[in-house]
Amino acid sequence: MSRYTPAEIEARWQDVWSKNEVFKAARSADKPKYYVLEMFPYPSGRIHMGHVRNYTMGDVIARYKLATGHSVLHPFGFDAFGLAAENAAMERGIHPKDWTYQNIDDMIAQMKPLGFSLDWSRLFATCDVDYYGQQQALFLDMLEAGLVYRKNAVVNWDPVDMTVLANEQVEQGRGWRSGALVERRELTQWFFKISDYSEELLSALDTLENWPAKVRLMQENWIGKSRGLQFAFSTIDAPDGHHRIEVYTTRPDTLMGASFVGISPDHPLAKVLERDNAEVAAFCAECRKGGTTEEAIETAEKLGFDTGIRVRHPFDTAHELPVYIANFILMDYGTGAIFGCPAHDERDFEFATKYDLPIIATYLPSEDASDVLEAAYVPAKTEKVFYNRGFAGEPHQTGLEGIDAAIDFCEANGVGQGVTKYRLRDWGLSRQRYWGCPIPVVHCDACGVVPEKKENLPVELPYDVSFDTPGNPLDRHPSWRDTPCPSCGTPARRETDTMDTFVDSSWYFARFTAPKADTPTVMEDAQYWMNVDQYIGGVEHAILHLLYSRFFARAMQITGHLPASAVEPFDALFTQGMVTHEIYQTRDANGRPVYHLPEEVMDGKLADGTPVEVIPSAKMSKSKKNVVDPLNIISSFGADTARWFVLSDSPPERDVEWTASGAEAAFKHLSRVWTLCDRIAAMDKDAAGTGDEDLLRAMHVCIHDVTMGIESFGFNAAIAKLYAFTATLQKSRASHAAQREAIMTLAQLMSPMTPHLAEDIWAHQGGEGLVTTAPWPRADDRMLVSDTVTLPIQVNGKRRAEISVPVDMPKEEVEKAALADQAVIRTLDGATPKKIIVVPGRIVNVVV
RNA sequence: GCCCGCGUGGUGGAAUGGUAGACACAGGGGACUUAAAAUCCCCAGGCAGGAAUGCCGUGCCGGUUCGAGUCCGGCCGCGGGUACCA
Repeated sequence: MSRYTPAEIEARWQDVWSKNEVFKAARSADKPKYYVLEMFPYPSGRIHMGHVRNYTMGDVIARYKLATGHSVLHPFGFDAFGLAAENAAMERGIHPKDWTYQNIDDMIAQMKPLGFSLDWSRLFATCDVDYYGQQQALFLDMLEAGLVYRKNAVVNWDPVDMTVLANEQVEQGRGWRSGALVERRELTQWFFKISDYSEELLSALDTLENWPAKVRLMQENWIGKSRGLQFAFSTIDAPDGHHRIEVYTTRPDTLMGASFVGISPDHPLAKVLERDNAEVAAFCAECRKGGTTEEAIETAEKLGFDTGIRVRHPFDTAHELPVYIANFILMDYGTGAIFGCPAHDERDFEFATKYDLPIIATYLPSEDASDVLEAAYVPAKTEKVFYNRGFAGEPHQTGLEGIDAAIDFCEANGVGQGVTKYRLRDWGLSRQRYWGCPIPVVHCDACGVVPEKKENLPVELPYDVSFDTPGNPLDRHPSWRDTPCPSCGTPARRETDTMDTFVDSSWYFARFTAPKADTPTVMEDAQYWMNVDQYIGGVEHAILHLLYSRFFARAMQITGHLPASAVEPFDALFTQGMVTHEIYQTRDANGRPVYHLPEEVMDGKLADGTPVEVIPSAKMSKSKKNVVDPLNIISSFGADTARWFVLSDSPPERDVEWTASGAEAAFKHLSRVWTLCDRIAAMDKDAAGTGDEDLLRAMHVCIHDVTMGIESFGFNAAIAKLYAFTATLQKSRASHAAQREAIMTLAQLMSPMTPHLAEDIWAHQGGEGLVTTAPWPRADDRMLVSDTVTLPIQVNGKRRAEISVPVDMPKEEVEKAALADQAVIRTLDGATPKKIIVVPGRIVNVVV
C-alpha cells in the first residue's frame, strides 16, 4: 500500500493545471460567467493563515462554479502602496519600491503551493506604473466631471518631526517617533465628492440582498441620514459679521430646554475671537491638542470656554443663552454649532454640570414625574412622553411626533427650516507621502491648479528619494517637482500629495476585467465580467473600503469606465472571521511580557523548562508571536491539509482557532481517504457485495448536503458531512462498482477543498480528464427520501419519548401513536391532553 | 464615547422557532504489537444512580410561545469599525 505524500502529489497537479491553463479566465458565449474575488492582500512579505483561509474560501466557490459549468474569473493582486513600505525605508534603509516588490515575489512564491485556482496571468500590484497611471487618468476624468475638489481639512501634525502623521502613528496624543504632543492643523487637501451620493448610497443598500445585514446596517449608520431643524440664534455683543449663529439640531422639540450654545473651536466665530483674545487663543490651542480621530475627540474630557457672547432664545427673546466654545463639537458635521439641552443629552448634561448651567426638562416620563433630573433623560424616540415644556403638537406624544411637530411649528413661525443632513463627509484623498499614486495636477502661479495632460501620464514616482529626514520626499525633490505648466508652459510645481490607498482598492476589481488595457477599463470586458458575483473579505472593511468602492463604481459609470449595471459592483458579499491562536507568554526581569512562537513551546514549557502562560486565542499577530507560518504547515502536511483544516473547524464568518492537533487530524483524515482509495482500487472488480443501495443512498445524501453547504458558505458543515460519508464508505461491504462510484464522487465533492488529493484519487480510479473540470455530481432526489421517520414526543415541551412512523402517516394517526407510547402514558399519569401539536416530520408536543 | 457583531461540553463547533451538543480535537478504555509508533473499535455535558432513569444545562436577568441556543427588552464580557493601518 502506498503512502499519502502531498509534497509530490501537489506539485504534480499544480503543474498539470498550469500547463492546461485550466484557470485562465476567458469570455465565453455559451457559459454563464462567475466572478469570485477575495479582498487582495497588502504585501507584508509573508502570507499568514488569514490569507490561507480567505483564499481557500474563494477557491472553494471558484472551483465549484467551474465544475458547475461557469466561465470563472478568479484573479489575484496586491494592494501595494502604503505606510509600511516607508517605515521599512526609514527603519532599514530599503527603498519602498524594492521592499514592496521583494515582498510581492516572496508572497507569490508562498501562495503558489496552495494550489488556488487563480488566473495568474491577470496579476498586478497597485504600485505598478501601469495601474496607477490608469488611476491618474481616472482621477482626471473625475476632476473634469466635478467629482473632485480642494478644501481645508485637519491633519495630525507632529511639531517636532514637522510632518503629518497617520492616526495609527499617534499614540495617546503623541507622535510615535518624536513623542511630541500632536496638534490638529489645517491643510488644503483634495476631496472626492462622495457626500453628493449620500442618499443614493443609502437607498441602494436595499438592493444589496446578498450582503450581510450587519454590513448594510453599519453603512446606513455611517451615512447617518437625519432630519432636523436648522435655524439661527441672534447674538448680543458679537463681532461684526456674526450677528447670527446658525445651528442644526435633530431634537428641535427640546428647544425650550436649551441652556447654552456651543460652537466648534474651528467655527468662524471662534477664529475671529481667537485673533483678538489671547485667552480664547489659548483655549482653542488646547482643544487642538491630540489626534483627529472621532474616538479621541469623543472620549476627551469635555471642555468649554464662555465667550461672553449671548444669544436670544428664538421664542423668548428675553431669555439669553451663553455661547461656549466646546471641544466636542465637530466643524465637519452640521453647522459646527449646536444648542445644548442638558436634560436630554448625556454630553450636554455632563457639560452643564461642569459649568453650572441650568438643566431644564422639556419632557418627562409622565405628568406627575419630577422635572429635577439626576441624569439626562434620554428615552427612545418611539416612546410616548409628556411634554412639560412642549410648544408644538400634543402634550403626550412620542419623540418622533414631537420633532415633526416642532419642525412644522418653527417653519410656520419663521424660525429656520426642516433640513435633511448626512453624517457622511467628503473623502479626503490627499496624503503627504511618497509611496502612493501621485495626484496628476500642477500648481502654476499664473493658471492656478492645472490638471496634467493625459498624454503626459503616467506621472511616475521618482526612484531617487531618501527617507533620512521626516516628511514627504517628493516635496524636496526639485527635479521631479519642477515641471512646466501643462496650460501655459511656464515653470510650475507638481502636486506633491499622493492618493489615499483606499483609492487604489476602490477600483481594482474593475481593472481585473482588463488588467493590461491602456485605458482604466475596457467596456466590453467590464460588461461581460462585472459584477463581482461573490466578494470575500474581512468585516473590518465593512464601511470604508466597501463604501468607497460603491462610490467609485458610480464615479466610473459617470466617467464612462463602467456600465450602469455595475454601479453596485459586488452582488454578494461574505465577511469571514479571523484565524486565531493561543498566545504563549513569559515575563522578563522587569515583569514585562515576552512572547514566544508556538514552535518554541512544548507541553507548556520552553526548551529550557521555563513554564509558559497560555493566553486564550487572539488574532494572529507578529507582535504577539502567536503566528503559524503556512509554509511550515505545507511542508509538514501539504496544502490540502491546511485548506481542509481552515475550512473544517469553524463557520467561515467566525474566527477559527489554529491548533496543531487539529491540523494533524486533518492530515490523518486525508491519509485515510487516500488509503481507502487504494483499497478500493485493489478490490476484485467482479466480486459481489452487500449494501450497494445503502451506500449509494448515503452518497446522494452527501452530494446534496455538500452542495447545499458550499452554496450557503457552510463549509464546516459540508466537511462534517464528508467525514460522515467517508466513515460510511470505509465500513461498506458494497460491490466494487458501487464503492468505486462512491470514492469518485467523494473525490469530486472534496475537490474544491482538497483539489490535489481529489485529482489523484480521480486519476487512480481511472476517471476521465481532470476532476477539476468534471461536471459536478447531481443528487438524485429519489435517493434522498426514506419511508420512515423518527419523531420525538414532548410532553409540555420536554422530550419524553420517540416513535418511528411512516413519513406519510396522517396527523390523527401520529397523535394516536404518540399517546400509545409507554413512556408518554407513564409521564401523563392519567392526565388528559388539552392539545396535541403535530409538526409533520419534525415533532409531536402533548400539552396537558 | 458612538456604531456593528459575538458569547453553547475540557476545546473548536452543530442545530429552517421543533430530540441541544452533529462532526472534529484533547481525554479515558480496549484490540493489534515482544514493545513503541501507526492503525482500528468503544466511552464521553454536569449532578445523582449499578442500571433503567431523573433533575439541571446554550454569558446573566426578564418576556413572547404548545415549544426559545434561535425571537423581544435590559445587563455583563469579548471582538471589529470610528473617516491618514489596510
